[in-house]
This record gives sequence, C-alpha cells and structure tokens, in this order.
Amino acid sequence: MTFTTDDLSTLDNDTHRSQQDIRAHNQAVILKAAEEEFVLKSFRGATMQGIADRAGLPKANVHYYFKNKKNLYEKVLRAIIEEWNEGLVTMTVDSDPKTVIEKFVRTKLHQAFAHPNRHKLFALEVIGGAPHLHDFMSHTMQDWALDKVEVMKTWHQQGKIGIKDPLQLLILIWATTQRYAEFETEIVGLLQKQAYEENDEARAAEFLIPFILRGCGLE
Amino acid sequence: MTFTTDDLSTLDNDTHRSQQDIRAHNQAVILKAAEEEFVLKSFRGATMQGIADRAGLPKANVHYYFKNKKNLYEKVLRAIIEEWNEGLVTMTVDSDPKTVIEKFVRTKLHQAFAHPNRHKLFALEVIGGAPHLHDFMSHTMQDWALDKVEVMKTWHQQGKIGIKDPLQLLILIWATTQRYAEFETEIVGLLQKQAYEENDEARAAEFLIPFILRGCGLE
DNA sequence: CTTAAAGCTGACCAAATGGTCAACTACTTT
DNA sequence: AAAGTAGTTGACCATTTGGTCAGCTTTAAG
Repeated sequence: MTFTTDDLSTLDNDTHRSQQDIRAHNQAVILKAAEEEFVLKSFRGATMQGIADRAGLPKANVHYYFKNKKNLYEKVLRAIIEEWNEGLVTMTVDSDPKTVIEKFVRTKLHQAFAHPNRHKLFALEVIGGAPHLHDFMSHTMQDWALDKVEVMKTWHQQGKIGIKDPLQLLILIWATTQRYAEFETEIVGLLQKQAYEENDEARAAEFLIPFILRGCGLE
Repeated sequence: MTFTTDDLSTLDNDTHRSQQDIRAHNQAVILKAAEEEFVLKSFRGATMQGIADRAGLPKANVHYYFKNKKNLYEKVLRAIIEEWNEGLVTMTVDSDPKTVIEKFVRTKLHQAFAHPNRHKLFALEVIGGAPHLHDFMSHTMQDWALDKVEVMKTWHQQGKIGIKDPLQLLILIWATTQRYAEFETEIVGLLQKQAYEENDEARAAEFLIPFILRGCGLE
C-alpha cells in the first residue's frame, strides 16, 4: 500500500492536482469511508453506494479504485494488521516484567483510543469466525502469542511474576485494552458523555496499569 | 415469550403432536437457527433462506412464525437481555466485597461459556452502535451499573476495597468474562484446540478470580 | 362426520445492490 | 499541440433476497 488514511485534509480542493496526489487522496478517502461503513453495517450490510456517499464520490468511481467490495474490505483489514504489528513489545527472559507489561498495556490502550474503528472491525471479524483473517490469526498472531507465553513462563519459574498461566494474562490484557474501542458505545454511555474526551484514555490507564501489575504480583 | 430455545430434542419426530407443541417447537428451532446465522453473518448478511435451511424448514414457514427478518432478530435479542438480567448479583454497602465480586465474575464467566452466541450477538450490536438495544443500554443496564458503582464507592470510603474508580472495574469484569465467548475463535486457536473443552471454563476462573481480587486489593 | 382453524409450502414479485461499460474530461508526455 | 493515459460518471444489467399468497394438508371442535 502506497497510500495512507492519515491527513486527508491536504489537497482536497480545486487547485490542479497531480494524478499521483489524486490517486493517493481518493484511495485514502474511500478507505476511511469504507472503514466507517463496514463497522456500522458489517460486511454484507455495508453498500458500495453508502461508501461512495460517505466518500463524496460516485459509486462507479469507487469501483475504479477498488475492484470489488471484497477487495476493498481486505484492503481495510490490512491496515488493522499493520497497526497490530506496531503494538509488538520486545519481551525476553531477561526483560523486567513490570516495565514490559506496563508498556504493553499502555501501547495497546493508546491504539484502542486512537483507532477505535479498526478494533471494532477486527472484533467483528473474530466474532464472525475470522473468515478473512484466518492466516493472520493462526500464524502471525498465534506464533507471537505462544512465544510470549513461553517467556512469561520462564519469568514465573524465575520467581519474577506470580502468574502460572500467562496465556490467560495475555487474553486479559487484550480484552481490557481493546474493550475501550470495541464497546465505545456502551462505555461512553456509562461515562454519561456523547464521546470520549481528552482524559478518558489516561483515566483508563491509571486504573488498568496498577490493577494488572497488582494482579501479577508486581509492585 | 412462551417458548424457549432449550430442549429442542423433545417431540421432534413423527408422532402426532398438538398444535401448541408444534408452535413452541418450531419457534424454538427457528430462533436457534437465527441466532447462529446472525452471529455468523450479522443482521444484513444473514438470509431468511439460510435461517430456514439451518432450521430444516421452508422459508415460507419461517415467515409464518415471524412476520419479518427484523421481528425475528428482535426476538433473538430478547433472549439475550433476559439472560443478562439473570446475571445480576445483589450488592449493597453491607455486602462482603470479596464474596460479591467472586460470585459476579463466576456467574458472568459461566454465562459466557454456556451461551457464547448470545454474547457474540450482543457484542455485534454494541460494536455497530447498538441500534436495536438503545433503550436497554441507556436505561436498564446503565441504571444498574451506576447504582453498583455507588455501592463500590462506598466500599472504598469504608476501606473495604482498593478501587477508587469502580466503573473501570465493572468494565474490566465484563470485558474479561465476556471475552471468552466473543473471541471464542481466537482463544480456541491459542489453546490449540478445535473447541472449548470441559475444563477451560474452570481454567479461566482459576486465573481470573484471584487475579481480580488481587487487583482489588482483596486477599 | 363435517366444518373451521391452524399449519405448510412452491411459486412468484418488487426492491436493493454489486458490478460493468461506453463516453467523456483532465492531466501528462513528447 | 497532438496523442496517449488516467480519472470520472450516468445509465444499465443480472442476481440476490425479503416478503407475499393461493392453495394445499393436518389438527381440532361441534
């Protein structure tokens, strides 16, 4: 992918634009529109017309950039996987558990608040049986997870952490951080707000990090 | 609702059945089929034909029992809300935090393993903005949650619990327990199994309960 | 046994929707 | 400036699908 969904505001009006810019810009606009539409309506419920409207383009123009709906959907998913890879924390038997776990939680939490739609889409996929993410789930993610589980088991043998079953801890950290993205609707309601505000990420971190460290028998 | 999705195996073959039995049985079979189809394909992706096939009935027969797709979907959602109400734990300022929290986690976890599809469907709804659950989310659930938050704040003032921000704790408990249902696909993969086995619920409980109690500064 | 009501279903229809295409405009290159 | 390439778009089509209905069979009531 040579384009990005960031910074859609550049070059969006009537000055002459190079074709490269047009391409990058339109693809980014369409991807963003598609992400929103897919989250709200799920794969089958999202319509190409709806995506086109959201992007402010005629439907045929969307098809000019993306062969078909499935292709567009997979391009959206790719951005999710790329973000996932950015959240990887180096963790070896020699690392300090407290430092690593804190950083891991903080990074994941930050991603959740920064890109809620991506997390929602990922969750939609997994709930529906992950038909489009099968390779990723059963290789990339699983290899990474099981490797980290081994590291944490060693930590436990070394008495550095009070967790016998680190896979469960990994599941817990993913669950608690991603939750703020996936269940945005519910949580915003419980916070009695219309949308997340500046400090909600910090408030979550302030609770989660000490809670998890305590749970691990650290600090 | 006078019918239930439990015990579909009664009366399912060729002996003469009363019309009442037929009604209850077919409605239950259809609801179960619909639940599966909606989880796998989401509202729009699920087809009445697909539900009919799964139920082993002609499509027109499904429409005989349920006016339309939306109506069927709402009936499925109702079962979810009913189950949610069963998970309510009594919690007052005089309760013992450790006992209450442990029971709450255990109940929620058990529901997650017992009815994963319902939790998945609930999650699908919330992720998509909860269009069909708006009343439930902004009244029933929110009232209950905010009431419990007040109780837990009192606990904190009384020095019975080390949690300043109990709303976050509630979110964490929901996230960690429901996760085993919603992300079944992922977790089963990480466990390197084809499906959950007998002891997986116990394994999760054995990790989660002490972890959460420790996080709360209890035990 | 007769009549009424409930349950069942193949065939059908209208609307929604993914995708195509030919004709057009705008940019780029030589 | 001419030719070529990329971008744009309204109109159109084939398929899918929710929903209807008339006529049928089975159960219940009198």
